[in-house]
Amino acid sequence: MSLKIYNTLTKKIEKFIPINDDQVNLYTCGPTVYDYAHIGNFRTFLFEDLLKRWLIHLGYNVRHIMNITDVDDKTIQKSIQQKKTLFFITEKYTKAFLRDLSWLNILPADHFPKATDYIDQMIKLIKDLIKKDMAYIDQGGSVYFRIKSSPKYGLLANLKIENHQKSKRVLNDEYSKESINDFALWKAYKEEDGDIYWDSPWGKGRPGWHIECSAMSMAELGCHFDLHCGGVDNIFPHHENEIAQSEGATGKKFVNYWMHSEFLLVDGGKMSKSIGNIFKIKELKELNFSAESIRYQLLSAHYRTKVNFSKLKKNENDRVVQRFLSFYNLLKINNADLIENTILPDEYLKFKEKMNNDLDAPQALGVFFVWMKKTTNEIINKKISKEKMGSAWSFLIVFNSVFGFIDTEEALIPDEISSILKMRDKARDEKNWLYADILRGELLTLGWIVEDTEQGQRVSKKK
RNA sequence: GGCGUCGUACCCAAGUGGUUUAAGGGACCAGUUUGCAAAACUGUCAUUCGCCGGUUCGAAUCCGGCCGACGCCUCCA
Repeated sequence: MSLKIYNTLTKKIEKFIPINDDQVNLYTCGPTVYDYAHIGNFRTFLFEDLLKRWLIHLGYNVRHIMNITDVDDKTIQKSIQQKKTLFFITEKYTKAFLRDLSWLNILPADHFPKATDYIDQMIKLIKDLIKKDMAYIDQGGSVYFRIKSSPKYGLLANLKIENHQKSKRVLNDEYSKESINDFALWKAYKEEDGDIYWDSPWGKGRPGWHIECSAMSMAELGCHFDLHCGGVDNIFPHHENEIAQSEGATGKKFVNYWMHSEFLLVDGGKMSKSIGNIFKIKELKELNFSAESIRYQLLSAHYRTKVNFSKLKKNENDRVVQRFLSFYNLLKINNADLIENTILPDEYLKFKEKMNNDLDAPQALGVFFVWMKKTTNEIINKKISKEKMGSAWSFLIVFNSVFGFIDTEEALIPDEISSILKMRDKARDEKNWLYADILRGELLTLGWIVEDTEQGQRVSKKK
């Protein structure tokens, strides 16, 4: 019972076999730091998080690299527009990105290399490609990759370059390239670039976007590694070009498995600035979305299907997250966490089977819901053994280590709140229901929800 | 023009030709519980899978056609 994943390269579900035993080298395309990342970006990052967490659960030792693209057309444009240095812009958005990742409870990569720290490696790669006649320098000092030299080009994206529709933009771009499909490895300095340039054997300029990922991934993970992920829109041209230039330069196979997550739609359509449906984490926080609720909404669909994000789904997701939390609390109240039992219930095997089948989260969640309901029933009817209680706790912990739907951190109760709680407890003892209800209302206006349980009052922060 | 995806209940969403007379979640409604709530639990909720044909003993699943939605085809996760 081992992990099987869909490989974009072969278009098949394949058994996942790492190059070195239990070591998995994973590269995920990170953000271009010219703006705050939006919910669509995070769909991909959450998929990658689920993959990584599942690999870790299976016992693999995962080395995860996520790059930060801190020099490209958009970052330069932004820095000129805002009259700030490139570094100022990229630092600002890199920090914001890392904050958002952490808020969403996405496990951080082992390393977040910045493109500008790997210019030497990029130059080296380009030199190798020129030496092999797979790249050429134009009159302006830009370097292009010669697609003709890469017979396998188009395999990942399943595209034949002869069939490319010639868009206006492409034609405009076609200044001194041998073929319109050739892509830039190095872009010669232009007036507009201001003081943003690096020296190279071909004159000053800056790297193309695709070579950045090749250089960083190979520098950190070696020329040949296990997994490379991104969104479907990265398949072409970005990943196709990475393969061409990396395999061209090294003469070796670049990556064994390519995985891509589908797009996120917002209210049934593509995100676009004109519709104004691009949500940033900050805005979602203002709408009172919790990280768990967003995780559930984006992870409960299979990663290779389009998932629809909607503000209207918030209540539904909050409710599900609440159910998980209630179950967690139910087990805790029954001291399940104190029972030493690491044996997992039979349902775990089914859950594992589903997850091992190309991360079939919807099916796995179905299994979990059925088990959760059954177990809750057994607990409230007191028909559960101590061993089973312990194994329920173990399964729940495994589940949460993979999905992260339960916020296990107890909110700190301020003194003001706990003194109201004490008063309410007294009122309830005296059966002064009117006063108890007034206090409950008061707590709610202060943002705390109080519930009366068999074990007494339980407060939680309103989300 | 080329390549590809999808259409399953009020909504979301699994379904890998026969242990599926279609998982799971949400909403609704009814009930249990509760001082009242909340939460939780129980029950109800698609004879049917966009439409029409075909293959098969058997199709949501395979094939063909049609209708509808969508993605990629040079820098957007």
